[in-house]
Amino acid sequence: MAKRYSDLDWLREQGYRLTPQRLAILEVLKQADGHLSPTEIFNQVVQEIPGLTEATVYRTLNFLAEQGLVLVAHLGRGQLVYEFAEHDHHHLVCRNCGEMQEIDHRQLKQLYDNFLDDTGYQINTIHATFFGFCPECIANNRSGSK
Amino acid sequence: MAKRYSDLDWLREQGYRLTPQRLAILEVLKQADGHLSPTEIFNQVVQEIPGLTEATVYRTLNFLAEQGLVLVAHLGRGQLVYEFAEHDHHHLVCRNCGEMQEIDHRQLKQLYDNFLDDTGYQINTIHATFFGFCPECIANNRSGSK
DNA sequence: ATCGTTATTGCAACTAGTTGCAATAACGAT
DNA sequence: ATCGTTATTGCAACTAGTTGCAATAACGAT
Repeated sequence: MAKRYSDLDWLREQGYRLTPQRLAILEVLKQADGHLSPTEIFNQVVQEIPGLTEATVYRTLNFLAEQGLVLVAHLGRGQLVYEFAEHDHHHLVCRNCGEMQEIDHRQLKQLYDNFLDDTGYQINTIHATFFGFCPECIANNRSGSK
Repeated sequence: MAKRYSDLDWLREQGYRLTPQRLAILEVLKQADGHLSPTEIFNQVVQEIPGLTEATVYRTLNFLAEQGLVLVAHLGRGQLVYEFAEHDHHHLVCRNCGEMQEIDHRQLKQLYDNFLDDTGYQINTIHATFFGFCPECIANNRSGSK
């Protein structure tokens, strides 16, 4: 049976190159347990690759996101954050307290299927952020104190 | 019966102030038929309000988005764009050709209800962008020319 | 109509992110 | 192991977006 290519082999096959910069950035994201901002990533990776520039970090993050190895999220407050694309999931962010909760990809699967039926579009991103109010903030608000 | 407040009256009641800057920015977004970038907005509004600064535009857009009068979208390519919150809708963007399609809010309604059941979160944003491949690009790719 | 409170603005200095271009270095072919 | 092609990097100059602070001006109260 044919050997299953790793993402990295696949990239090389597409003509992209596996530079130390790219590998190191990906590694940092893999180790991290949550989202990292470009600056946080730069600060970590520059320790291993002293010549690294921020331009390269931004370019690499865009590249990795386009290739699907990394997920981008816009968790309010403007800035984008990045995360290793380990398992498909999304975020629910409370507009009030900032509390965040992960939601499983399967909950969106159904929706994607609907899109496919209705429009012919085949969705493959995989990382959405929804804003709303968490149960606690709803409760506090409803009690109407003051 | 009680008079129904407009969004603007409501803002004033919250202690926010209706400055000419805010009104003009909102007006430009209302007139525009699609998404505008902060810079596009600035260029239009500065004509009416010569002293206007870009800082004010960014602050106002954040403010209007938080208040729900304006929708923010992240249509790939990093930059955020803004749009008057006229009707709830979302976007489907083709990763390949950039083609864009609106999808009605009601398609997501069901999903929001599920979130509420499962997590207690009450979703209220209302503007998501999904990335995938449009029917045409899927067809072209599948034909395997080349 | 005037006044006081204080949210909002403009300013200026900053941080975040992008881009064109020449130099570098992956990587397939020899 | 060496070479050539060309994707990627670093550099530097840029554009985009943010923030603290003093001055301004909305707006409710008189």
